[in-house]
Amino acid sequence: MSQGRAKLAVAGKADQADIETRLTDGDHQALRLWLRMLACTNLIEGAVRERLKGEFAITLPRFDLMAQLQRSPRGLSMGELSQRLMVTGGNITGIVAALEAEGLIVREADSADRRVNRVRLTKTGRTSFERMAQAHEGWIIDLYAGLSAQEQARLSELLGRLKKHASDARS
Amino acid sequence: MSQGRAKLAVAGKADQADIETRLTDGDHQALRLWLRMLACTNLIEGAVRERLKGEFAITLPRFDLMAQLQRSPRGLSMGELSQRLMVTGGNITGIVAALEAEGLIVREADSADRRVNRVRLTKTGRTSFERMAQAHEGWIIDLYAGLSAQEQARLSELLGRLKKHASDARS
DNA sequence: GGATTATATTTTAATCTTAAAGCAATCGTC
DNA sequence: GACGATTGCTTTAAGATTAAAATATAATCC
Repeated sequence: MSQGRAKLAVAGKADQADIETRLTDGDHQALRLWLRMLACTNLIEGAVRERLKGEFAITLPRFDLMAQLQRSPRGLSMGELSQRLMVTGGNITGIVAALEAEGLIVREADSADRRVNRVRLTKTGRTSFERMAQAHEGWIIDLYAGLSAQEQARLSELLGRLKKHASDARS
Repeated sequence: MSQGRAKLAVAGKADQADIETRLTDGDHQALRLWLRMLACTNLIEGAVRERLKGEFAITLPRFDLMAQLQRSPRGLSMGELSQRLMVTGGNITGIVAALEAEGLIVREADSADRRVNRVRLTKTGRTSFERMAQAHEGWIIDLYAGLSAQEQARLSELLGRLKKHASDARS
């Protein structure tokens, strides 16, 4: 992966000095890879966040939560949302409260287990989400368009293996 | 990657229902890939954050900032830190303040431009960081050990191209 | 030189995030 | 049924993050 860290004083205009460009030759391959992966994810996530806010006045966490609900028309409990969004429970409490206040979701007690709060999209929420999701998918497709379908598949496969291993290694 | 979303009620014990398992067949390849990438990054980031906190009582953002400083012994301005960590300036202000309060870094006015705050590690900070960095690199190597060196190189290359394209696409 | 513009940083308000502690309801076992 | 453990959720405190406004300094342009 071409280290080519040009020393030229000019350095063009962009001068994109991100986390990655600061790596030392001594750094291990895995560390370099990790920093690149992080930079990549942050870049895409930032773009998505920015556009969601600009075009739909919604935050990424709220969008993500709505996405989970749309995929489960029967509704989800707070705990299921926590698992699927991979965040802690306390976090879900706040996001659900915000979305409920906006009328995009409703929260109702489970009849069988009174500890459980079941959450689902309102009609407004579903309509609203569908519009956003379409735009969102377009952005992602564009952002990934630098890789062919085959390369995307390869990337997905490598990440799948990485995820599996790291998940196991996390004890 | 086998969509195999088993409908069995048993589902084993782990039941690891993360963001990825909820994908619908209709979702586009790029969207699936993005969610997998995000899950992967969050997984590793979470592991690192947890261990930094557990073993060294430091947060990931503070560690990252110190890492940048170590790579620039001459010090960095707030703006340079902002660029390299890919976060907004206001954020840097807070993290620098915290690290300064802990005596790990110092902030001094630039003699040539009084707007500029130049930040660098203290001796304590450098010593402390070196110890943490060593452990950190070990964790990363372990977390990525599921992929061979060759696969890591391939992954890095694909991510590099993705990063390049997405970076351009972000306008 | 003085006005304007640009740059570097901080502040502010809003949101998100986590870990840990607390509360409420249920389950398991006797 | 009653006790203890577990589960589901919320609250709290600390920190991170952003965008936007504010502040201070520097550079540019007549």
